[in-house]
Amino acid sequence: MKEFKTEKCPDTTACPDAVTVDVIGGKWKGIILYNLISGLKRFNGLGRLMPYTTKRMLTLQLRELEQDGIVHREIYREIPPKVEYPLTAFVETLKPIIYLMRDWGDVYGNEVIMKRKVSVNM
Amino acid sequence: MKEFKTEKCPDTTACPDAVTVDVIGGKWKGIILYNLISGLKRFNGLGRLMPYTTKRMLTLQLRELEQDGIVHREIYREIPPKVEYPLTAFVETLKPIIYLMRDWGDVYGNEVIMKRKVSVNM
DNA sequence: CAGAATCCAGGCCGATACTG
DNA sequence: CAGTATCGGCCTGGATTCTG
Repeated sequence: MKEFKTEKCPDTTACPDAVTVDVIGGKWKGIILYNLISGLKRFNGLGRLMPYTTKRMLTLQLRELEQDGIVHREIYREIPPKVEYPLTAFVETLKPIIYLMRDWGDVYGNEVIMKRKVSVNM
Repeated sequence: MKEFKTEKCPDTTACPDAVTVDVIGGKWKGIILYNLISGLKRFNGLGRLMPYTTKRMLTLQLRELEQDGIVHREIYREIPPKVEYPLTAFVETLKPIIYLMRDWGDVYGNEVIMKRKVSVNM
């Protein structure tokens, strides 16, 4: 059994799944990955697909994904500036998980949200 | 394409994977599920497996999992009290994801953590 | 266009103490 | 044993402004 210690998960047992959550579980990472998988985007194009996200958060989350080697930041030195965020080969290792999560959300997402609304009203 | 709006993800497009993150992506939920899958536990027994978690957080996270229908809270009216947290049938729908996440963490977790350490020192 | 910088409120979460 | 209650720090993340 491997052991991991991340900032958010210093427990020494049973952490591998927590590491994965840490990589794809950020506040906007799911949606970012979903949109980038559906096609190459640049910064503002991605932002337009996520109207509730601020540029600030988009930047922060993209930098984390970049740091983890999941997206690449391709800077074109032009005016006006142009920055694209192609996915790396590494993201292929995550796609099975992302797709399963998307499918699960499709099937059970509303059910979970309903359960939460019910217990709020009690 | 279904649309979801959760508290944490009010964007109306491409949210199903974010819903899933919301269900299993809490700070300690990965480890909790991992430990509960490996066998029925009671409250303090679970806590002993996660020495960095406080009872407070354990309670909060377990209650969320309970609300989402993933774990059941079985209270035995005894003295001293005894509370067990068996998994529900619903967790079976999540197991493929959890297992994939665990496997991914086993294989790539250290790699990601290394990448982060490197860029911290720059 | 693609950010960076700053400010600031809210809430997340740890520590501690208490309870049936 | 299995929690609850309370307090407080700090960090996340939103709003706004500024820049090359």
